[in-house]
Amino acid sequence: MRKMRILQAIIDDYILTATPVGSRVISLNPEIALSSATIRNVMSELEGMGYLEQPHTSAGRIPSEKAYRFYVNRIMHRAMLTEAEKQFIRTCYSTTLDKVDEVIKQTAWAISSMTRYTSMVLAPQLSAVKLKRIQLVPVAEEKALAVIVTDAGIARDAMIRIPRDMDSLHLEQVSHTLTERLKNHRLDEINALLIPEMYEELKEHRDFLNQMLESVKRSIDKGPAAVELSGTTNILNYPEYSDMEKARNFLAAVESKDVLYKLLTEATDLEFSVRIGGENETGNMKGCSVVTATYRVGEQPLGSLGVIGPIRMNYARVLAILGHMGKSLSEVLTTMYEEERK
Amino acid sequence: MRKMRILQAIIDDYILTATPVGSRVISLNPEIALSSATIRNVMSELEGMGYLEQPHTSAGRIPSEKAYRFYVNRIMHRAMLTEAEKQFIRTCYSTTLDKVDEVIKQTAWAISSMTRYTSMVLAPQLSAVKLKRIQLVPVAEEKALAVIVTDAGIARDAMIRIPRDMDSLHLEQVSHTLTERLKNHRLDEINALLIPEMYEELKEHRDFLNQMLESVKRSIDKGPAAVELSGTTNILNYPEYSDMEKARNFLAAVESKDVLYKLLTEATDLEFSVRIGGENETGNMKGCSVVTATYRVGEQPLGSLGVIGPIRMNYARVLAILGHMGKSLSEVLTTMYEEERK
DNA sequence: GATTAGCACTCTGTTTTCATGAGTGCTAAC
DNA sequence: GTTAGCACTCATGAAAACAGAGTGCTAATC
Repeated sequence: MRKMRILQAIIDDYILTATPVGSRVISLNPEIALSSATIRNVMSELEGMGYLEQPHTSAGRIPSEKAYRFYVNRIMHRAMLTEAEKQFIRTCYSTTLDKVDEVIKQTAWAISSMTRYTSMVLAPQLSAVKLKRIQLVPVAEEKALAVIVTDAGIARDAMIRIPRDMDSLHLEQVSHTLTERLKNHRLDEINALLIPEMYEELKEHRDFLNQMLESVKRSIDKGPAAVELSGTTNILNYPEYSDMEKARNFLAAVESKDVLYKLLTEATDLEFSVRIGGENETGNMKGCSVVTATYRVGEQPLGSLGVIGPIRMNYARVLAILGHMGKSLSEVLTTMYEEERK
Repeated sequence: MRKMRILQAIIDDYILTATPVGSRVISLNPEIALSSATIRNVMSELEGMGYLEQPHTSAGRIPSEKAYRFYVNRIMHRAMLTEAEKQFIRTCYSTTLDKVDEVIKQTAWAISSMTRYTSMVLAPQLSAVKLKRIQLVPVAEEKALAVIVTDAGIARDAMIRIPRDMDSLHLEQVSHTLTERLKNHRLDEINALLIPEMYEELKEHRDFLNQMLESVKRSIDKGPAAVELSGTTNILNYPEYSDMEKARNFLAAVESKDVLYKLLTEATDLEFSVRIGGENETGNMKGCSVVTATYRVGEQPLGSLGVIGPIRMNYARVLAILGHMGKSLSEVLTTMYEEERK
C-alpha cells in the first residue's frame, strides 16, 4: 500500500536528519517515483489520520508518536547486524571478566557505543532464584564464611561473626538444618520462612542468623543500585537535546537510578519492550523512547538491558543490537554461574 | 592593603555572579566605601599587574588565573562549615554501609551535593599496604577460600579452585609457607617475590598460586576503575558551561575515568592540592579547577577525594568541605578495616 | 596627593525591520 | 489519478537602530 511506503520513507528520513521532511525529498526517492504534488496530497491524508504533524504551516512534516508506534508494529523489518558488529560484541566479552558486575558494566558500555544512545543494564535479579544449599565454613576464631548456593550458582558468600564457642561440627549441623528447611524456596521468601518457624528452634544462634539474613537480603534486593548506566552524554549529540534546558532535564532524570530501575523492571514479562514518548509513564521520559530486552541465566529471565534515546530512534537497529547483546550476555552469565555452581 | 581588599571583593563577587564586575558594585560594598572612580583607578592598576582582565573595553573586569592563585595562597581564609553541614555529613555515614565501595560512593555523593560541583573519590589504593597473613580455607570439594590479611585489614577474599587431592592439612601448610615468605612485604611486590623464589619450591601448586596472584593483583591495581564519580551534571548549572560545546567537552573528559584517576593520583603527597585552570596538565582540564585532598586508613594515606568545577570556584568552601569529608571518611574506613582485622 | 564628580566614548545585547526561501494548499490541465 | 503552476505562509538570517553598562580622562574638591 502506497501510503504506508511513503510514511516509511518519511520516518526513515526524519530518523536520519531530525528536520521536518518536505514533499520534495520524498519525491526524489527512487523507490517512490511520484511528483512532489502527489506526495503532498498523501501527506495531507496522513496528517488527517494522525500520523504526521506540522510544526508550522510552511515547514515539512514530522512523524507523530502514533506513526512511530505503527512503524514499530507494522512496517519495520528487523535489521541485521553486520559481521563487523558481531565481531565487536564478541571481542567485548573476550577480555577476562571475572565478576558479574564487570560483565554488566562491559555490556552497558558496548550497547551505548554501538547504538550511540544512552544504555542501561540491570544486574541479575536473584529474588526469584531458588536456594539449593547453605554452607557455613569456619575461617578464623570468631569468623565463618556463609556460602549460599542457588539454582543459578553462587548468589553470595559472606563473612559473618560467630560465637567463640561454636565449633566446626556445630556449624556443620546448623548448615544442615538450614539447608533442609530452606531448600527449593525462593530467596525472597526466606525472610518470611525463617522468622516464625526457626527462631524458636535455633534461637541460641539468632545473632548470626540475623547476619546471614541481612546478607541474603542485600544480595537480592540491591534495587536501583543494580542498574549500570553508560553513554549518558551521547544524548547531547542529538539536535533534539541541543536545548540546554531539555538536556539538563534528561541528564537529571537519568542520574537517579530509581527511574532507570523502574524502566527496566516494568516490562520484564516480554522479550522486548518498546515505549515511545508519551507511552512512558515513568519519570520525565515523555520526551524519549525507551527500548528494553530481557536476558536469561540458564532458563530463567533474570535481568534486562535497554536504551534511552530520542523518539526518532532507529528502532530496527536498536532492537537488533539489544537482541544480540542480550543473547551474548545470557551465554556469558550462564557459563559464569555454571562455573561457580560446580 | 587596599588593593588586596578590592581584589578580594572583585573575586568574591565574580565567584557569586559569574559576570564581569564593574566599579559600581564594588563602590557600593560597605566594606570598601570608595567612589566608583577610585575603584576604577585601582582596577586599572590591578589589570596592569595581571590580576584582572577585561573581556572588552566597556565591560567590567574578571579575575585572571593569577588572581585566583593569589587569592588561594594569600587572601582566602579557611571557611568553617555550619553545624547543619556537619550534621549532614554525619547522617551520610550513619546508614549502615558494609562494603568499602558503598562508603566511597556515598562519599562522592555527599561531596557533590554539598559543593554543587562534580566530585570524585579514589577508593583505597592497596599497593603500598603490607601483607600480614595468607590463609587458605577449604570450602567444598575442589574449592578453597583465600583470605589475604593486610596491615589495614582484609584486602581481599577470593574463591579459588584447588586440586581434588589436596586436604585441609596440606592447605594449612601452604598457607603457612606463603605467609612466612611474604609477610611484611608490600602487596605490589608480591608478584616479583613469588615468581623467582617460590615457583620452584611450590611448583606442584603452581595452578592455584597463579589464581591467587591474579586475585591479589586485581585487588591492588583496579586503577581507574577505583574512581567513583558523582554530580557530573552539576556543571551544567554554571553559566560558563551554558555553551553546549564546552559542556560536551567537559562531560566527555569526565566520562573517561583514566583522566580522573590521573588527577587524583597526581598530587597525593600533599594534604590538599589546588590546580587552577591552566595549571592542570592532565586531560582537557585547562578550563576548570581541580581541588583534591587525601584521606587515610589508620596512619597511611591510601586515597584521595576531590572536586572539579569552574575556575571561579568557591575555593574556601570547597577546601573546608573536602577537609571535613576527608577526615570523616578516614575515620569510617579505619574502623571498618579494623573491624575486619580482628 | 588622594578622591570624586562629570562627561564623552566604546562596545555588547536586544529589538526591529526586511528579504529570502522552503514548503504548503489549491486549481486547472494532462 | 497525477502533475504543473502559482499565490500564500512563516521561519530563518542579516542588517540596522537602540539602550545601557562600563570605562578613561579631566577638572574640581578635600
